[in-house]
Amino acid sequence: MAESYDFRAVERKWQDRWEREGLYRAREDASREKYYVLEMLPYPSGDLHVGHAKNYALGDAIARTMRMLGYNVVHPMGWDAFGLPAENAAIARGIDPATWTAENIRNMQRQVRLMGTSYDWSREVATCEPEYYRWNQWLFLRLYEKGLAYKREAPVNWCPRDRTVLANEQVIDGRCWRCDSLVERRNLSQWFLKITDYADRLLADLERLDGWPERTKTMQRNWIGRSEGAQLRWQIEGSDASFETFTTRIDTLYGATFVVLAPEHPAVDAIKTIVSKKNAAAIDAFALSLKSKSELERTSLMEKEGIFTGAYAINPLSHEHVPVWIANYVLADYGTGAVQGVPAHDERDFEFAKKHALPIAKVIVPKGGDPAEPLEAPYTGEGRLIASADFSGMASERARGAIVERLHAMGLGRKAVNLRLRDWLVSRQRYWGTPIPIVYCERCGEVPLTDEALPVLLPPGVHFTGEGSPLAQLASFVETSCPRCGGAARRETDTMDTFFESSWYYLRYLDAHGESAPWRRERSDYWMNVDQYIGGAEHAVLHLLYSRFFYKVFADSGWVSGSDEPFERLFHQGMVLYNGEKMSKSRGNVIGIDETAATNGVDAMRLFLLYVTPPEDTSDWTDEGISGRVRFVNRVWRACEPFFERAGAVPIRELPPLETADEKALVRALHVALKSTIDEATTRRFHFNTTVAKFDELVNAMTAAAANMPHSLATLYAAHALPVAIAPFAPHIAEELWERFGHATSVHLERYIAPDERALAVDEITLVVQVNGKIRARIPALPGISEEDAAAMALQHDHVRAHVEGKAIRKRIYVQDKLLNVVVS
RNA sequence: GGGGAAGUGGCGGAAUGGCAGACGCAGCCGCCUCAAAAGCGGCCGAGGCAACUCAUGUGGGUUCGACUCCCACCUUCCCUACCA
Repeated sequence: MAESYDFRAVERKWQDRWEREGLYRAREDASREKYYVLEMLPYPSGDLHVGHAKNYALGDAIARTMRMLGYNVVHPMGWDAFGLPAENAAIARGIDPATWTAENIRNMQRQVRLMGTSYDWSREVATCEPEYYRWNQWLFLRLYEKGLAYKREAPVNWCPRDRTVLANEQVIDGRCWRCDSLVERRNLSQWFLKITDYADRLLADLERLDGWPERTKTMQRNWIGRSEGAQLRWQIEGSDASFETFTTRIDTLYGATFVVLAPEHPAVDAIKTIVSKKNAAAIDAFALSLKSKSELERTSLMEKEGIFTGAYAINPLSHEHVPVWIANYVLADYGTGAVQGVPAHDERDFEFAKKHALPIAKVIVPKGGDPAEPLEAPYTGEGRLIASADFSGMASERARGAIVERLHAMGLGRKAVNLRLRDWLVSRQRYWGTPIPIVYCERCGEVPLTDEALPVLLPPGVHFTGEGSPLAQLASFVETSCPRCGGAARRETDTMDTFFESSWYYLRYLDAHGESAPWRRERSDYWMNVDQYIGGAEHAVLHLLYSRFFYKVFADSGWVSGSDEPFERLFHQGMVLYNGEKMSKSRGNVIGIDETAATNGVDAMRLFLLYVTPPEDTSDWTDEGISGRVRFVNRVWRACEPFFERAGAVPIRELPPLETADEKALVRALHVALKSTIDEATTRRFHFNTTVAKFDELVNAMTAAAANMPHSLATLYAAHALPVAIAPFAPHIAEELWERFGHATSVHLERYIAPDERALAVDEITLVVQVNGKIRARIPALPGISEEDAAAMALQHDHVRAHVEGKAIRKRIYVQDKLLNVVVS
């Protein structure tokens, strides 16, 4: 009696053996073409669910296919191990963050192995290990030397719950990206990385990233937010003080009827000294009312609130005196923190002017019709200028150039480029991160540590109260000596944003245990770039922008050669729902790796995740759906089982004799599946859902063959070839079948079987015959049939004749072996 | 407000200019069985006895031919937003 397939024992057996034999270890080999496939490094949060599994099933299928196609594949894995959850666990439950993190890593690593993934574990890194973060510190010092890391006081985002500052990229809708608290603005002295120096290149080089999704590139473009315009200086009437405005529409300057400053603008202090006590008090009250408001409340207020300061500013060209306002909608840290108000030509200015009864009808760029008519709505388009002194008559475009030129000659303005992108705030007032390698000396001030002093280790024995920066409270850490003068000094107690670590980890994988440098050039020269990067779209402006920035710095420094972009091709996988709902611990509907591996098996899980949708789409995990793949795995076993003793002798690198139609169809189904695997992997479409469907058809054919032609060489051939064909998707059953067929070496060391044109060819085609584009007949024919023969056959067909007879044939369209269209009238 | 993606059977989806609905799930029928499960085989968009007709969100267009390309609209999802 046949034994049934015991997936638990088989999966266990092969995972252990692969591990023992180091089957997936990658080594540099200049004679072979390399392929670097990488999935975004995970945060060790505790447990893997099928959402993670989808990502790894996809990456692993790609890695295994490319390996079997002969590429030297590197497929590493590691842990983004610093970060707040570990520290919050420490506060809540008194567990050492290092212990908590190590336990999670151990568990998740076990689960990743349980998936039967082909990672090279000799390259594993955890970013919280000193051997990793010392290079973080090393890189920080290099950035510091280049002037790309600097400390300055600035208004920053402060999360009151997490008690730390956040980068702009980590504030979502005015809320903390981790805990959802409303973010406050605080003036603090903080460390920044000068990503704005690279804004132009980060923007321009997006054009070259052909292998990136368009939407991701668009998001980066919008995030960088480069706009070209002009900056000009306004003198405040009755004061020495002045301020600058930025505008993209300098052509409408003659239409300015007011100007607006941000309440925090430095010029507001000067204004308070020249206006009445009453006005000054009102300014203070208005500023205070905003200060107590969160960023979200302030920016999502659709009402434009503002007050007149009592002061006037002088339009540098028209010399008109216009009132100076302060308002909530002008942001201190965008542009110059001051704007010109041109109600006739700007939606927002129009709305503000209407609300506060400011003059509106100052049309500079008429839309057409009578410019004297009262304005219903602002005209924001371009046109020919009026009422603009000697610029009148010019088109908007030309006027912008001419006006900037005039202002420049007067020393009051210039062309300017404004960015939305801010420098990257990288310091955090938390413990579980890389200490910043800087000390503060009473005599020398801010002093970087020397390379020999690295790593600055995170001290153990810290007391977590949730109050204040933990490192700052530890005197033994803080008190040190100055590397320059030897005098007393205090250490920087901030740690780095964890995005610092993840901006270069893909390089550390290539030299994971190197002790002389973060990575050696000869390693990166061989392996970089990442050929295929796979991860969620939520990192579009965080990790993916920071990594590009770092890599450009590395390229400029000569630490890597070739391209200055790290990720050749990028793929965003979709998320996984359960019965149409988002999985979450609170809902209690999380499908964990452990439970599904135990009940369904890992091969079935991997197949299902690839099969249910194209990988970029959202997939829905259902119990019925997974049971379909469990059935499939069992059918694969049953289709091969009768041939364990016999199939191993039939060669799989040459076609068997194909005598009957069934034999041809069976072998063809195999080669169609082989071709699909290779096509999806190498065209980088990764729609393995269609590939798995081809395997369904193959196994259907094999099931019939096992019953109807158990002695055919074609049947034995297909059975013997199946484990090789399916190895990238169901690695365990593939390996077990391969062994049962009598092989002593791993199926995963086999070359993939090349699809054979003779096997793919068909003996008979169905010729579709259309008359005027409507299908009138389907005629069986021989492949390669000529147009003349096809037409002759078609016209013999009753249905075709009925539609053609008595009409003139105007045209014939013939698609070889597919279709004939007869056009009549 | 701006940007992006997508709309195909009961469901997930396939077809990217040439036979719409591959493959799976669910459902129905049969075989096997004392019976059930499993397994195996068959049916499975709508209308029609049928030959056939209709059908890929809506309306137009391009084409011999459109799920596929173009334009407009509707709907859904995602991202982003007082950006000067």
